[in-house]
Amino acid sequence: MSEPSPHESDVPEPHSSIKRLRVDKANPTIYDIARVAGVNPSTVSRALSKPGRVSAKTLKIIEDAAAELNYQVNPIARALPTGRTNTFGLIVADITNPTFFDIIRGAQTTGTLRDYTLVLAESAESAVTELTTARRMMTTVDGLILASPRMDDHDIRALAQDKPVVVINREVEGVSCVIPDVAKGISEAVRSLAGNGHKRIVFVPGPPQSWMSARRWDAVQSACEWSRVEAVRLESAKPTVDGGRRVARAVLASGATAVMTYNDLLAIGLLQELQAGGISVPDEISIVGFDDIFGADFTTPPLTTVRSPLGECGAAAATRLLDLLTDAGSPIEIMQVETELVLRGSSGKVLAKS
Amino acid sequence: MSEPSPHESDVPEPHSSIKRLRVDKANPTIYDIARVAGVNPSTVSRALSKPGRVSAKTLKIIEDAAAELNYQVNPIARALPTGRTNTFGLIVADITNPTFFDIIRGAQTTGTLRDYTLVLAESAESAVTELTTARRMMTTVDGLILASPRMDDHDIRALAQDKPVVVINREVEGVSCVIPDVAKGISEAVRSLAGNGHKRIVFVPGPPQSWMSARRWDAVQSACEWSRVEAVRLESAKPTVDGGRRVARAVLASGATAVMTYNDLLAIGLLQELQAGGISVPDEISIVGFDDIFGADFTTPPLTTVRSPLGECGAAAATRLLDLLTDAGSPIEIMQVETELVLRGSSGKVLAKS
DNA sequence: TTGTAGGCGTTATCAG
DNA sequence: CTGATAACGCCTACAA
Repeated sequence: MSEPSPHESDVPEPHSSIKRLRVDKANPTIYDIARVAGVNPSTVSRALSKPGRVSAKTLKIIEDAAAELNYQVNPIARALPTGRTNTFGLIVADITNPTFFDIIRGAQTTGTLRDYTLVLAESAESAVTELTTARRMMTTVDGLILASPRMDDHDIRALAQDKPVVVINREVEGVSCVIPDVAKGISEAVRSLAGNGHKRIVFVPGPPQSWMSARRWDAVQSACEWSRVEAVRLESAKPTVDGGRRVARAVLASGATAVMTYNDLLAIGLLQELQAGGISVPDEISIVGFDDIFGADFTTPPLTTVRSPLGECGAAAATRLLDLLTDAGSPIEIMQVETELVLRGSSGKVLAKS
Repeated sequence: MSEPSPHESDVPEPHSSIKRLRVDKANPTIYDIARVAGVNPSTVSRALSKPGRVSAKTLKIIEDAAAELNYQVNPIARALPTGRTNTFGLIVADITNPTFFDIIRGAQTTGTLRDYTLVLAESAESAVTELTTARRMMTTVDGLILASPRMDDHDIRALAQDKPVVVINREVEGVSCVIPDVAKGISEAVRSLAGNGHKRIVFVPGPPQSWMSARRWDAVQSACEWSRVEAVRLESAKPTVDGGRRVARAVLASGATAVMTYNDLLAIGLLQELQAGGISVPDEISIVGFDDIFGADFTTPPLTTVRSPLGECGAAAATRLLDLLTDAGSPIEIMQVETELVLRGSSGKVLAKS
C-alpha cells in the first residue's frame, strides 16, 4: 500500500522532440513571442492588434515568431481589459418553433461574415426566464438580439441602456427594432380572399403576450374593413401544430369561410385536422397562414401564407447590432421589412355550400 | 473682471443621494462587496463560488451585500484564472439544413439545464472552414460538439486532445461519438418494402464526404441482401429538396420500384418532382426518407422515413460533453441511439405496372 | 475560518 | 517606435 505503482504505462512518449521544447507549448502567449522575437510583450500586443503602431521590420519578426509558435490570441484574456468579446447573443422565445430557425440562421450567417460569433439561448416563452437569461448574457456578449421578446418594454430598455440591443418582431420605443410591416402582406391576403367571394374571415391569434399577434389582428381588421369583409377573432391558441388542431372546431363554429392564423404552424395543424374531418380545403374553407416557414409548401394543398422574411430579419438585426457596436451613433431606430402574400393552394374561391 | 462668477448654476443637484454613492455603480466587483461587507475580497470570492468554505454568518453578510449592490459575477474575469467559461460550442455542417435544428435544440436545451450556454457556428459544409471555426472556438468554450463534421479524423482527434469533443453522426476513433444505429431502422424499412413486393431498391446517397451517407448505404445493402432484394445506388446528390427534384429522372431510369434517400429533404423533393410528373406515390413508386425531420409528415402522402432521433442526439452529445467536463474519466466512448421505421403513406405495395 | 499576495493573458498609459 | 508597469475582475495557494 505504501508504494504506488510508479508508472502505469511504460509506453514511450510519442513524438518527444527536444527542439520543440517551447514550440509545442499548449498555449503560447505574447510573452513567448516576445522572447523569441527579442522584443517586449507590449510591442507584440501592439503588433498583433493595432495596425500601424509598429515598425514594419519588427512587425515581420513578430509575425514570424507568432506563426512559428502557432500563436492564437486568447479572446477571454483580451476581453478582460477591453470589455469586448466579439460575441453577440440571440434569445428566441421558443427554440422549438421553426419560425426562429430562419432568424437564427440569418443572424448566425451575417454575424460570421463580420467575425462575430453567436451565442444562442431561449426563453421558453417565459418573460422572467428571458430577462434572467438576457441579464446573464449581457455580461458575456457585446450586444443582444431579442427575437419576439416576452418581457416588458421597460426591461428591454433597461438592457439596452447597458449594451446595444436589437429587437425583432416587436416595437419598443427607444431601442432599435426590425419588424415586418404586416400591412402589405395582410391586405394582399384579405383582398385575395375578398376577391374569391369570402365574406367572413376568422382570425386565430397566438399567445396573448405576443406583440406581433396583436399587430396582425389589427391589420386583418383594418384590411377587412377596407374590403368590406367581416372579421372575427377566436381565443388565443398555442402557436403550434397541435394548437391548430385544437382550434379546428372553433373555426368551423365561427361560420367563416376563410381562416387566417397567427402563424403557419397553426395553419398546418388546422389544415390537417379539417382534412381529417372530411372538410375540403380550399373548397369549403380557405386557410391562410403566416410567416412561410420551412415546410409550408409541403402540405397538400400547399399553404397560402403571408411571408415574413425571417432570415432577413435575423440578418438585418445582426447587421444593425454590429453597426451599433462599431459606429458610435446611428439615427435609424426602426427597420421595416416587407411582407408579401404567397398564394398557394390552401386558399381559393368560396363554393356554394348547399 | 477680478471676480469670476462664483456658481455657473445654482440648480440643486438632482437626486443627489449620498447613501447610494457606490450602490449604483455600473459593475460592482467583489471588492465593492468586500467593502460594504467589511471583509476581504478573497472571502467574497469564496463565499460566492465555493460551497462551505465560509462561515454561515459572513456568508449571509456577503450575500446581502451582493444583493444590495446587485452584483453579478463577471464570467470572463472568472474564466481567465480558471480557464472555464461554462460555455460549449456546437458546429453544424449546414445551418440551412433542418436536420440540424433538432440537434441544436437538443443541445441547447440540455445545456441550459446544466447551466451551460451554447455557442453556435456552422462550417458551410467546408472542411477547412470547419477546422478554422473549431480552432477559434476552442479558445473560448469548455468543450465542443461537432455535428456531422466534414474534417479529417486526424484533425478531430487533435482538437479532442485539447478539450473535450463529442461528435455526432460519425465515428471517430478515440473520441466520444453519438451515432444513430442505422441498422435497425433500415432493416425494418427494407423488410417492409420487401414485404410489399419490391424487388429492386435504389438508394440516393448524400454528399460524398458524409460518413453517415456511407453507413446508410452499407446498411441498405446488407439489409437488401438479407431480404433478397436488389440494391442499386445512384450518384451523390445535394442533400436538399432541390437535389431531390434533380434526381427524379435518374430514379425512374433505375427501374426500381422503391427509393430510399440519404435524407428526408431529398425524399421530399423527389416526391414533389415525381408527383409533378404524374407519377403516383406510392402506387408506382415507394419513397422512404431518412431522419424524420420537421415537416416530413406535412406531405401528401406523408413521408415514410427512418427516424433518427436528432433531438436526442443533440441532447446526448451535450450530456456526454458536460459529463466529460465535470467527471474526470468516463469510459464509454460511443453512444448509440436507435433508429426506427416510421411507416407513413409514401411507401406501400408495388402495383403491377402494365 | 479568514486575510495576503500573486497570477491568468491582454491592453493601455506613460515614459523614454 | 518601443519598453516598463499598472490595470481588468476573479481565483487560489499559502499563511495567519
